[in-house]
Order: sequence, then structure tokens, then C-alpha cells
Amino acid sequence: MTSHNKPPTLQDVARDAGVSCNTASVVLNGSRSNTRVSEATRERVIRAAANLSYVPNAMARGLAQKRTQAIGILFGVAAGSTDYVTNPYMTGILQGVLEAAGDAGHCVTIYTQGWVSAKVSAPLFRDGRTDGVLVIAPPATADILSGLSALGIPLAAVACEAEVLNIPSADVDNRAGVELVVRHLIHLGHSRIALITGEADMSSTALRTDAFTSAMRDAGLQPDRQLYARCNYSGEGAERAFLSLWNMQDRPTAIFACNDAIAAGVARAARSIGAAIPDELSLVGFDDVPTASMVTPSLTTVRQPLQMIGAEATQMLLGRIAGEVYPATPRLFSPALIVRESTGKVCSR
Amino acid sequence: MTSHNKPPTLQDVARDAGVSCNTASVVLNGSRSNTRVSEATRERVIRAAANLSYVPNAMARGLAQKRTQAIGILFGVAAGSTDYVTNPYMTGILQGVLEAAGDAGHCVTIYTQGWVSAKVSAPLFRDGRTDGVLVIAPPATADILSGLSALGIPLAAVACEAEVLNIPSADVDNRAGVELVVRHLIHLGHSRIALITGEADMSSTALRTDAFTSAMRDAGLQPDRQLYARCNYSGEGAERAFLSLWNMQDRPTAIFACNDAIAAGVARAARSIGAAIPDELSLVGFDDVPTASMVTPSLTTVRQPLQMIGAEATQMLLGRIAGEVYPATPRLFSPALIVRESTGKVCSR
DNA sequence: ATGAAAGCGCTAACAC
DNA sequence: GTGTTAGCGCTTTCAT
Repeated sequence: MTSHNKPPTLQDVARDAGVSCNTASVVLNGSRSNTRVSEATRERVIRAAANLSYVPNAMARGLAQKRTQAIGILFGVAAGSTDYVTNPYMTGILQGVLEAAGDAGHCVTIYTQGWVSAKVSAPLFRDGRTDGVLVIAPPATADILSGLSALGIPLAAVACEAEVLNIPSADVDNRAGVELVVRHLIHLGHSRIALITGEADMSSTALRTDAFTSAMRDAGLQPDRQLYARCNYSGEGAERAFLSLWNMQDRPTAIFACNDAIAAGVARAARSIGAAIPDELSLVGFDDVPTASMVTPSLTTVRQPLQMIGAEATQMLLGRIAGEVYPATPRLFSPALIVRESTGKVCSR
Repeated sequence: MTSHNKPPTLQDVARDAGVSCNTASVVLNGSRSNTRVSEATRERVIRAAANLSYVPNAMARGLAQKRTQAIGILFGVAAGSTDYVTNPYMTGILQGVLEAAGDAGHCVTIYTQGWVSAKVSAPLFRDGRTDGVLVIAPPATADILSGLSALGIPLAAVACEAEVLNIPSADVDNRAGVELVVRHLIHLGHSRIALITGEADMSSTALRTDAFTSAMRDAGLQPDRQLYARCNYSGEGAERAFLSLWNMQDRPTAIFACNDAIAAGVARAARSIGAAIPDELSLVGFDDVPTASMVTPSLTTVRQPLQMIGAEATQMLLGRIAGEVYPATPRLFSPALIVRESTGKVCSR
């Protein structure tokens, strides 16, 4: 009906209730002197507020108490790129973040500017818009965490090396995930197992590579460095990586791709040259994105509880904002191996 | 280094530059009286600000000028649900929103509380946290648009009936998309074409159903109401819908599913009972989500420029906030038919 | 060309 | 129990 009417202020509530601003504030906040307000007054205030559909102005409140009830989220990607929101890993995390933040009554603000450098970007996060920032999977080479941390901004992170900076973080248990994969493949009789990793500067790359090497050793297999290839987590370069492995004289019988996008690229490349999965080549991915179950052959992969990881990191951030202290070691979540059609017994040829 | 240091204020800048707060403000904002500041002063201020890595406090600025440089985004879903962020349609739109907002230097705040009712939820959007709200694909039955509009909150929308409320909106040209589908199928020789729609209260359902009926008529075909089925856009119920169609004595030779998730459900159900796609049944989806190209058989579908739609709606919202006026008729974007493997010539049996 | 002063809406000391 | 006062950091008239 009445359009463009200004939102009611605390003053309006106070006036309608016949009390001072202060009293209204105290009542509505349920703050300390809560009990020192007569029932009658309290009720009048509450009623007046309800009648006006009063909602406190977040800016004013934020200014006064230096708390905004909002957290910021920063995806560890280059400035200008917004692909992250369509990436199933990121959106899985984001869902957990939104849930946890929502439960705590906080809004989630996405900083749209992207990271340039600590010098340029970090100060932007001191604009008082958010109470803290959640950093998702930043490249190890970026100075995001150190830059924000140096300014004293409350922080939590997902999937990265945050321990040295004493920043609470959550992640999948990469080592456990890789072990599930390697054991599964070995159980199927594979011994020449190749690894295709993503970007070198992602913490998961180092963790998964290490874990892979260890798991192979633990199984009594000599890891062959020739069987380690690299491309991008986006899947870009997966075909080339696959071909280089496939064209070896002693080609692998199985490939562990460090995420499902890479695995999809490998599957496509394999099909295009007529390499049969899983008959000639077993393939495993990581993440269990929705597509993994829909492709043919469906993809054996490692599922990580993205939502839980995002929620946990958010809760730690909210805790940190409230002054709590967390251990610096990342909170790890157990992965699960989802066996589908892309892996099979090693072919005897 | 120095942790927990408070962010520099305008005062700090002014002090360092040896000017008053006011002057510093004027210089840094490049506001009107811009020219009435001496070069020397201006430079000192700028330098001081740079040295301090000064960033204006968004709360204070927001309070003073009633503009926050942030837009809110509200996905038209039930309270408590956060699935939307993992839905490719929503994330495609979101990507466009983030880009357009980022280009304009605005943050994007996701309201995490979900919509309950106009009475309960609308006032929350008057908390001054954002300058306006973008509403994405709300159900026609929800009072989101009317509720927010009644409070005078600047609004723009995606994929909904916003015309009566005079709210600018953007969407794919549903009619054109459906026509592409129907013509394609008819061209392949199909005449018994079934339609499976999503929720009845989504604007796209009515639009696509209407367009389908018209397109059939235009082609000289009598649309058969028996061939209209319904399920959810999530794909839930698609199997049942498919079976009911498939078990008719005079079953359809083609199915147009109103989105790719529904089409995926149909494909799964068809496979499970051994109905061959496209030999016995042609199948078309809508949206062209990433999975559409990866499944077997790959899905013929209608691609909509989600990013552009999201970006356009965002620009209109920003325009509205700035006082611009837009026509109430939705801005429509052309879809494209992506022909893949799931459609083929009608089988002569 | 620059500064002083008021106020945005709220909270939090402190008086009464 | 309740009201008064003084900011939070910034913008914006209005003087000078």
C-alpha cells in the first residue's frame, strides 16, 4: 500500500510505548538491565515494536556495537572470476555455510571483488561490513590468509594450510580418502596406478600426492614418478595428462584423478581413443559431484561431506568472533569411497 | 604483524594530512565540491589515506547516507531450505548477479533466513543492510514480491510474474524456448508429444504449458491433455510421471520435460524399464545444465543464458536503487536449442 | 578553499 | 526502574 514509507526507528517505538529510547533498546535487546524493567513497560515496548513491525537498523547497530551479524565469504580465486559459484565443490561448502550462518542468525556476504594482493585487497575486509571472513580453498601461493590475519580480522578457513597462522579450519581427511582409493584399486589387482593431480598450489594437491605415495608404499608397491601427472582441477589439461600416461610403453591399469572434473576429462579422452573403462582402465575421482553418478560408466569416487565441512568452518568462525579459541589443527571429516562402474578387476590382457 | 589494530578512520587520515575530517571526506569521495579543494590538499589527503590503507567504514557510511553498496538476494524457496545454492539454475543466475554487482562495486548479501510470510519476513529486509533485493524465481503463491514491494523496498526479480507489481524482471523467453522444442520434435516426425511440468506455482510452468499448447496448435496438432503430466523441478516424481505416460495404450513418442532434472529422472526411469532413448522415445529437457552433455545419451535441451539473466536483473535493481524507471514487462533473453542424442526420428515401429 | 556542527539510528555509561 | 548523555565514523549543510 503505502510505498516508500521509511522504516520505523527505535524512537518511533519508544514514542508509541511512551518510554525513552534507551528503555526501548534495553527491552528489545534483552540486554543486561533486562530485569530492571517493569513488566508493564516491557510489554508496552514489545507491543509497540510488533505493531510497527520494527526491525533495528543494521547499520546503526553495527556502528554502535561494532558487530554486524554478518560474515563474509571469500573464495580463493583470482579477481574477476566468478566461476566458483557454479563449481559443485564450492556450492556444497557454501550450502553448509549458509545453513550454519542462518542458524546463528547471521547473513552471508559474498565479497565480489576477488583477491588481488594483501596490500590491495586485505584492507577492503576492514570496512566493518562483516564480523569475520571465511576463506574457502585459497591457493597456497596467495597471501590471502596471511594478509587478512595481519590486520586482525577474525578468520576461519576451508581446505588449506591455516595451521601456521593459527587459523581454525576444516577439511576432508585427504589422507584417509586417498587410502580408500588406493586400497580399493589394489584390492582389484592393480599395481600400476597413475595419479593425476590438480594445481600445484592447492593444499589438497600436496596432501593427496603425499598420501598416495605413502599408501602405495604401505602396500609394498614402489610408486613410479612417471605415473604422476598434473592438470587443473577444472579438468583443463586432463586429456593431455591422460594421453601421456596412456602412451607409455608400460601404461597404468588404473588412474586416480584428484577430483571428478579431472576424472570426467580422462573418461572423455579415454572414450575418444577407444580405451574401455573399466575393462582396460579403472578410473577413480574425488568429491562425488552430482554428475559422477549420472555419467556412463558411473564414476567410482570419494565423497566428502561438503556441507558439514562448510558448516563446521562457519561455526568456528562465529566462535572466533565471539572470542573462543580453537586448536590450529584442521578439523578433518571422514570421506567415503563410493564404488560405481568405473573401476574393475585389472585386466589380464 | 600488529594484530587486532583498529582500522584507521577518516579522522586518522585527516590528522595525518593536517586537514579537517570534512575535507578528507570530500576529497576521498570525489563529491561535488571536488574542485574546490586545492591540489596540494587533495594530494596530501590521498597520500595519507593510501599510507594508512584507509577504507571507509561501511556501517558509518551506510548510516549517514542510507546507502550500503550492497544488494540482497532472496531465493524463492521455503524457509530453512538451502538447496538452492547447489541447484545449477540458481547458481547460474547467482554467477551473473555476482558479476554485475562486482562490476558496480557492490557486495551481495544472501539473506539466510528464508521466507516465511510477508508479515514475518518482509520487515527483515528493512534492516538497512542492503539497498535493494533481488528475488529469484519465487513461487507465484508466495507473497514475497507483494510483501517487499508494499514496504517500498527497491526490487528486481528473475523468472516470475512481476509485471502487475511494476517490478523490473528478467527471464528466458519461455515461449520461444518451447517453440524450438516443439518444432524440433515435429520436424523429427513426432506428433504424440507429452509434457512434464514442474511445480504448478512456478511462473515457468504456466508459461511453458501455454506455449506448448499454442505451439502444438500452430503445428496443426490437437494437444492431448492426457499427455500433460506434472512433477517437481527437482526431478522428484519424474519417474511416476513417465510411467503414467508410458503405460498409456497410445503412448507418446516424445517427452518434453520442463527442466533437465526432470528429464534426467525420465531417462533413468526409461532405462530401468528398458525403453530406448531416442529409438523408442525422444526426450528434451530445459536449462542445459552441465550434466546434460555428460549423460548417455546426452540430452537435447534448451539453453538459457543464466548469467546474462542474472546480470541484467542485477543491473535493473541497481538502476532502480539509483532512481531509474524501467518498463514492467520482463526483459526476455533468447534461448537456444542444443540438439544432442536424446532426440531422434520417430520410430515407425 | 576549508572548517564547524549537526545528525544518521542505535547502544552503553552513568545519573536520577 | 527509567531517562539523560555521549559517542560509533561518516556525510552534509552552512559558515568562514
